[in-house]
Amino acid sequence: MSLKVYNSLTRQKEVFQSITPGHVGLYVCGPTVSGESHLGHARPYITFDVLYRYLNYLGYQVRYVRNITDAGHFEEEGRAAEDKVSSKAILEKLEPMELVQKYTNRFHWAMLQFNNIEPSIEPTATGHIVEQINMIEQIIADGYAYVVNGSVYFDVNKYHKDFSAKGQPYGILSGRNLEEQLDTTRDLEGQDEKRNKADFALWKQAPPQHIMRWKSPWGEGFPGWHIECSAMATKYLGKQFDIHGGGMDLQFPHHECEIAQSTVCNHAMPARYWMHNNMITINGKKMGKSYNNVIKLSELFSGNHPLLTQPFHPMTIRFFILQSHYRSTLDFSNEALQGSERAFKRLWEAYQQIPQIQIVAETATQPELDVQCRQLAEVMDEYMNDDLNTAKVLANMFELVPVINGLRNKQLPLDAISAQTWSIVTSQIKKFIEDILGLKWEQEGGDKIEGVLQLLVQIRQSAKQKKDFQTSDTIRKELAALGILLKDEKDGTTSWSMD
RNA sequence: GGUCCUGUGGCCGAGUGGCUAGGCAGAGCUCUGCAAAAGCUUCUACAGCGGUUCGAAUCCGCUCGGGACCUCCA
Repeated sequence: MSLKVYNSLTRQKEVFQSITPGHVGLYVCGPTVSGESHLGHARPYITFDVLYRYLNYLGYQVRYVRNITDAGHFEEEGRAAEDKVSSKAILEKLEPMELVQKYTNRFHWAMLQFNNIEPSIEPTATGHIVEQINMIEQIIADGYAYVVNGSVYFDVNKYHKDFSAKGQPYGILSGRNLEEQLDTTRDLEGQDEKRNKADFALWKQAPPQHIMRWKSPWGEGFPGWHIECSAMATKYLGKQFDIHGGGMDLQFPHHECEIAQSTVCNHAMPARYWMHNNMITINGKKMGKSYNNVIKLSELFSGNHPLLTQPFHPMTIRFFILQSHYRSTLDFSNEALQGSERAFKRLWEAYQQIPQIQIVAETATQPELDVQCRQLAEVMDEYMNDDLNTAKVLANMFELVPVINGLRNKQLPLDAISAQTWSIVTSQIKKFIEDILGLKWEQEGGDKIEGVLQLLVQIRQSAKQKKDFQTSDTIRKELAALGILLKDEKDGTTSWSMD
């Protein structure tokens, strides 16, 4: 069975076939680094990280490009707009690159916390002004853009007319009808410069107070909203590449505009597969800046938010996200996250037990269980192939958890399943947990703490032997207060886990 | 108003025309010096009303509810 992905362009699941055998070009819309990332931002980057990991696992060599949008209408919270034009000293003024650097750093830090693999190329919009200008010039030369007062607009009507005939009308991705669009588009600033309401800016003339500006053939200004992705995707992945990903809210207008621009320049639909993740919601409503309901990642990690009763580990959030399908909305709540925290802990602790379990039986004494385990493990690949159904993969893992724990705690005989099955089960679990789903759990402390704990466990052990339960219970209780749980195992040993 | 998605048990969530999803929470039991953990068992479902079908939570229609996009947005 081969990988199938849901293609937003065709609105159906399709078998994935790369343009160049063995290679995949993947472009994912990255963050706008004018502010701190929130929980909603975590979803696409985790989703496409899993896609990237899975494609790698399938043997593809993937070039994963994820941009940083660092050009635009930036302001820092709390800083007045007058900053930009005032005669303040340079160090007192808002320096756009400083702002952008700050949030880029934070974004990278968050990605690291989530155990997301870095993209192959992470191009910035400001680093590709030249490419964007070139692209705009080409669009103008081809007659699909016009210049007004130092700004350049894309002529959507002309594009729509010409390319509908070629099977690529404007609206092909989002299923929109341009004719209907015209009346429903809201009034925006600078609307009167456009020939048509549906037209969009490729280049905007910078008003005097605009702090980010570059010289261009049309005067000083800054690139439009959509051109950076077209320019950078073309530069690093070619005129047509395999997969373009991003949040569903980018489908229109962002990706639609990208398609139009790139198609004019490159004479090809830029990406063959368009994949969109759904939104994270709070109380059923999309989490978003304009809804005023965001929970920043830093707040999630620290627990410092009115809706949170505790901090949440990045891996809890990753697990939470992977427990649902990426194309469904995912409703956030403190309670749901607590559930994920406990679930992930149980999964991880079972996973940690695997090396302690030695199975040598050639034949299983419980053949039904044996077959069941094998199937649960083997079918995980099929679930991933079915449009990345991480929820089902995890469900199967949880069906295997009682088997692992049962073997470890002697509630199941060690020969219940065969060594061969055990090997399949354990290698599948390891492969999926670590390599594909990218889950991990690092215990803090290091060697020294480990040594101290071992000593305490030994002292407690001998106290227990002398039936000095007061001492043994005190040790356990005090450690528990520090967030370290001691567990007396069936075989007489004591294990511990930290929160 | 236009386009589209969605409504699953206390909560979060998969899912397919016929077979227990799974997790968290709850209940009982086993193990245990106690505890924790673990194991076993167990309770709450498919918004409503029609229709298609031998059979539908799963397909169709209607009603009601929720949401997304149409504007920066992951």
